[in-house]
Amino acid sequence: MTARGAEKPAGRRAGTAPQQAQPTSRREILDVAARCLRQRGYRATTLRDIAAMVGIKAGSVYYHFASKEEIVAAVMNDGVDNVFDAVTGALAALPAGATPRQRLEAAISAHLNALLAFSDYTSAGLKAFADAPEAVRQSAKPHRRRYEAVWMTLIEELAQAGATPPGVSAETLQLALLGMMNWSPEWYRPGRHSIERLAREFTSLFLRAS
Amino acid sequence: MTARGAEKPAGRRAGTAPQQAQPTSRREILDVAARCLRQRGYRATTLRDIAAMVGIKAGSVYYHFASKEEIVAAVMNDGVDNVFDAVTGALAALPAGATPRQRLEAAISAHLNALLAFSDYTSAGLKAFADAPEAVRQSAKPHRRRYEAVWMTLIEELAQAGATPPGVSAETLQLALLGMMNWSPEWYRPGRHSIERLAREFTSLFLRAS
DNA sequence: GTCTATATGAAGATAGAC
DNA sequence: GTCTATCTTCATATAGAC
Repeated sequence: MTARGAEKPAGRRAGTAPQQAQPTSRREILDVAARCLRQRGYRATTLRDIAAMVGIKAGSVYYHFASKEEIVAAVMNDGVDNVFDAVTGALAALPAGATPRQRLEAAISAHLNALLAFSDYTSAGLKAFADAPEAVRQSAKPHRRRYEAVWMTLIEELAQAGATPPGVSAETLQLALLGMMNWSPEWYRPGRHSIERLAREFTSLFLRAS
Repeated sequence: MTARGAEKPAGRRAGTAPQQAQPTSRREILDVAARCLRQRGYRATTLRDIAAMVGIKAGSVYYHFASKEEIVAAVMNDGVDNVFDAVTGALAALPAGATPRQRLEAAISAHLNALLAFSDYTSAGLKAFADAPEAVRQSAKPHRRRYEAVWMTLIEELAQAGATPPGVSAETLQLALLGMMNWSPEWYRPGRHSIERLAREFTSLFLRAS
């Protein structure tokens, strides 16, 4: 899995020079598309916009991709794989004897960071999914299922350790937790909220007093 | 505040008769627009679609409304006022000595019912808000603030009664709770989930063992 | 690889007849 | 109140020159 993220394309254009000479890469187009999709959603993101931001004309995009749907599907799927890597990586990096609280907080923190700070791809995928054509949504399904399984496994592990609140099913726990996090782009403001603090507080909600 | 909801327009067209004779009302157009906006979002909802579903031609819509934005703003604002009425009504209907759990569960239940079952307006407003033009979003602000204040008040009341989990600020509590609920249209399926059960389980997450 | 030019099809909105 | 007809704009996508 290669690098995917919110980083700007390599500094090909020196300073403010508006013209370019180097050829455009697929990744460069995807980076710009992810940023657009995140900000504006599926319908409001146009190939003209993307092309202009990359420094080429709209027609030239079709040298790299067969359709808008192909671009959106690539962004969405990279986005899900992105959080998947972030969350599984964070869990794997914990010491063997980590507490339920440490594991849940690490996973929540990784998810929030991908969504709110690191990856235009991840937030673009969330925002564009509902409006994307059926074919795009279908192609995203396996990626999403794989990611959801990570959370289901984690929650069941916590439940078996007796760490989750009583009277709430694992399924509801998962839906509530992901919903709480996935809605956060609607209200999160970088200067106003601290991701680490949010992760800590969100974690408290899903563990019985510990 | 007049009736607003997901009810189909009055049975003007007998049975399956495709044609109509009676004049179209503003409310009828808004009902159809709300349904469209809920299903397809702002950009994918066209005046042509709305007109066709109401039984008139696209141009005729402009007899009733000055623009698409005016329609969307009306739907969104009615939608917020809708949940506001539902939640404040549910709280007011409780007996004086209701417990924190009863009050929170009543509010959550009212919100979920508006969002998932009763009101196309409410869910349309949530779905279309992010993509709507700035002018529409601005007009929604006072309605949204008034509604959010209801939750802030309720949560602070619960916090003072010592019913909320320790170590989580009232602001985070509110953002987490509304996010959890507002994301539910993404996964809720009428046959598969029970709104009353969800309300009960969601409530448990936000109250310390009681 | 990128360009220009263009085909094709909507969309929102308006004018004026009925 | 609703229609038809149309203006204008902007979208995805294609063809072929450079």
